Amino acid sequence: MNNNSTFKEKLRLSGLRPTKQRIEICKFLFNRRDTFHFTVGELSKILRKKNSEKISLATIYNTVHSFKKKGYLKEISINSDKSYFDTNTSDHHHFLDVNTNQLIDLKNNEVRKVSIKKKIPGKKIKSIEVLVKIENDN
Amino acid sequence: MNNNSTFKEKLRLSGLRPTKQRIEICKFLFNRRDTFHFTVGELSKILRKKNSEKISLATIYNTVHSFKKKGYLKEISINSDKSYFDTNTSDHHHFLDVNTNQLIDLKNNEVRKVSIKKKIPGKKIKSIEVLVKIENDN
DNA sequence: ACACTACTTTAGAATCATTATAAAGTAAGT
DNA sequence: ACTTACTTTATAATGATTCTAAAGTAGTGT
Repeated sequence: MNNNSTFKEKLRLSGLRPTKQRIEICKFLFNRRDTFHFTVGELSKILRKKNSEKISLATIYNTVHSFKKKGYLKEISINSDKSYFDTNTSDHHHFLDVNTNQLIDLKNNEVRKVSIKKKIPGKKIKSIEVLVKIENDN
Repeated sequence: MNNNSTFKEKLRLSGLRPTKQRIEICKFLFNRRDTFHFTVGELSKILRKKNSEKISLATIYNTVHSFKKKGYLKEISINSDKSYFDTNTSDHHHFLDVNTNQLIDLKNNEVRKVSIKKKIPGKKIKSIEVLVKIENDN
């Protein structure tokens, strides 16, 4: 995803109507080179400052969930009262700095391939997520 | 931890007064061979059925947090609106069955050692948690 | 046993993220 | 333009967790 008309097209192709709210959110989330980690609350605050017209919190929740369902966002499993999302939907892992609560991407080649030796009958592996908690090195 | 007097002693040694609520909770959580995964809400319901005298929800929250702080329980990082705890405090990982929402322990020798190639200056690794999501194998 | 203090338990209120509701707005097709 | 289905929105509802502050209890010293 890159510019307004591309966003419109992408949204339409995904079966999502290209509303101005969705396009605003796309522009903010996907016009960037680096990955971006956020909670819905944070995203809402940032967009409120950035934009003249306010997008309601409910819409941001709806949109983030739609985007996740369509595969444009990934939800990150850390233990928290809030849900974290990631604009990097590729197969990758995370550092979580427990002192600052900051998330940092770990590229796939920075973690040696995790191999699982156990099998559960009738089940297949859907994803493997590695969370590396780091702390100040005193 | 094994029986009542051992629990009392352990609690005292940890700097926690051996109240009857804490001993009840110890008995339920730690008198078992297999690991047990639970949320505070679930634990509360089970104890309410099991025991004659009710333990208040606030106490169960307090106790679970104390036990976690003392290292008798581990909190599991899955993305959920609830917090999951594990009686297995050893270094190990988890399967999460996304169809049933069930957690299954993965022994350490069932996952090939995860090696992290990236370093963050001034930070050290505190823990490495692997969550393997599994689903029905249709 | 008694008294004192610090730690615990408790019910209920408060908080906070998230989801539901239902009314008003808007995109897309006819 | 008209209609329909999808969206947005403010607000209410929900549900897990934490807070509060009053009553209870363990541990210590007398």
